[in-house]
Amino acid sequence: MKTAASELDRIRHTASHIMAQAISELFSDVKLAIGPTIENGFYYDFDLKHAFTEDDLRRIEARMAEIVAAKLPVVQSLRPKAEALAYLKQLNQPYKVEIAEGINEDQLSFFTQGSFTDLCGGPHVDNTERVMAFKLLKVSGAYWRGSEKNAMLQRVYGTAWSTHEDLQRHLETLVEAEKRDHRRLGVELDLFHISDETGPGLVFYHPKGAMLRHVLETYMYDQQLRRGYQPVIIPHMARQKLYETSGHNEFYRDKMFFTQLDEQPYVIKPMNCPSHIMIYKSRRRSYRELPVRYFEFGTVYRYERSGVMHGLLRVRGFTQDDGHIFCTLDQLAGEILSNLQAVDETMRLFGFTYEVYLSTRPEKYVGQIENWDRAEQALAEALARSGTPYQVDPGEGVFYGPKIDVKLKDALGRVWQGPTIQVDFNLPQLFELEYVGSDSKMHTPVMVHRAIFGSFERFLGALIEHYAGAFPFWLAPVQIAVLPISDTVLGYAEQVAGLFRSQGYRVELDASDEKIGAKIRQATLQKIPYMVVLGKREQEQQQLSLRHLKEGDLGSMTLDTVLERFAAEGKPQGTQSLKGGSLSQK
RNA sequence: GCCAACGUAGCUCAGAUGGUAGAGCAGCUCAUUCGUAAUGAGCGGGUCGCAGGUUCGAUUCCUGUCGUUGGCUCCA
Repeated sequence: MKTAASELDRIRHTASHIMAQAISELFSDVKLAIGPTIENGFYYDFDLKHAFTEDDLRRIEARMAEIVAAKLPVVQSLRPKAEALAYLKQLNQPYKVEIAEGINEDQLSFFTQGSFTDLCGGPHVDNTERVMAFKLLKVSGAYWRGSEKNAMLQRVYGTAWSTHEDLQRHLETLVEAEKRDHRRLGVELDLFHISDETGPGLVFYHPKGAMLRHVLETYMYDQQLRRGYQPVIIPHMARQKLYETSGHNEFYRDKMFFTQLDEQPYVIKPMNCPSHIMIYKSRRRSYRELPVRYFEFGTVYRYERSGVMHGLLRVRGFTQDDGHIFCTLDQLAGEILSNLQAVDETMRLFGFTYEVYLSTRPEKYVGQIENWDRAEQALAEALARSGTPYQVDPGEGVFYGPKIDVKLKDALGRVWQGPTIQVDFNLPQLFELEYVGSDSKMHTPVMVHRAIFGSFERFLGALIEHYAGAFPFWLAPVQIAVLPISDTVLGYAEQVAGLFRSQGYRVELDASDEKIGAKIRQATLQKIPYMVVLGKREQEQQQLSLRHLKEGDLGSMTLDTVLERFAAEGKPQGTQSLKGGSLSQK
């Protein structure tokens, strides 16, 4: 049952035992829960009254260092289950007893180092001396067995490496990640803000953030049109009855915002699908017009518990690049497949690597199991046909259907669900959707819900971290900074800036009376891709001095040369729409 | 929602065993007109998250509350 663990995993696992030993020695009455290896480190969950402080972590580290220095051998032993249970009860370790009871083996495995013994399957390094490079990072709460109904334990996180150099490098990576944090860059680049004054989880896009979003919207709008989608627009609220029919009122109620109009109950839309369905339903449909594909950048509001909001990545109001397909069963696999391609095209454009998950039927669901099985099968088939590697996420589907999720990583490696493709046999039934088949009889269409970015908020947050705020030319909110060396060339600078603007580029002219070095620094900190430096020389020769954010000074050249260069970088790779010009500001 | 920490000027942070606060950057004004990552001088700016309590007096202590951060749980 054990998989081959890497040397590093063994070190980390032993580190967690050393920490448990140190804490057991320093604090009385500690109850041990679990202490596994995780990416880059380990944690261990403890139950004790005293709340760990920063100072405690340093003390624990010091004690751990002593255990390492003692060079204790780490020895495995097996005990018959009954004996093991008695032993753990005698140690007064209720969580360990519970774990042991759940293990279906005759013999239970223990590991001992010095005076410390822990129920554990291993594997470990053979001596505590091997755990030399470690650091305890943080303490947080965690429910026993991950359930809110259980006791809240204290989880201590640590990182451990083979060498001190590796540890050092990892700690530096963490510092670097902090600099890419989209919440920090959001302020530094003046992209957006979220304020408790106006409500947590509600985003205000500043001009540059709105421009970024505009470019993303333009790209996606074009992509959707290219893929045969039709735009639709729906109201932001609807009678509650709509959501009673859809099942949201029952299954999604704790996320919904309610209001009243004319003493009638209304709902602020938490999802766009019921309204898109109303458009489908607005008249009779023929099989000849299927698949019907609607899309909309639909803003939804969902209640998120106070502790879960996170910058742009988890908010209460967000806009999905939402689409709904109404099709026949025969068309289903093709529609899923083409959306997998859309996701791939989009992720490639931005250089995202991504992970794909197939999320299956959850505990709370609507509809018949046969439909669920068919839907899950259709998704798996499309994945197989596209050759996309994926993992199964059991029970993670939405209440109305299973889905394919694509997860993106933020600067710290935390994963966030972005693109999603969901099959739905249930809403068409609940809303009694129909189309006239070639047999002149009524049939029920299948629905696909899908979003390629997921939401603009989350995708933008991930993008900011991905590029560390230095967006590619076609995407950057300000593409060109025009920097006159002195007021004497201000006229020429205005002329050049105006020319770029008329070509559809997003330009900022720095007319301040700072020295050129300061202007360059300013534009650099704002991560503007190109700077155009203009002085007397350039004016006289009717040239531009071009500077690239990363490559530095590129020297003097003619306007045409510069325009050619901009044109080549001015549109996203791999798409024919979206000229630089179509993105222009007013 | 739960556990823990935190909340001082627009930003980053300092500070007083309780006697109503400072720095750098940013901003504004003036001087400077400058060649590839910071020109100089001056000025303005905070009811120290909010509400109670203790106290002669609280931003500092206590309680509550709102929010943030890191996790847990939950999800685009």
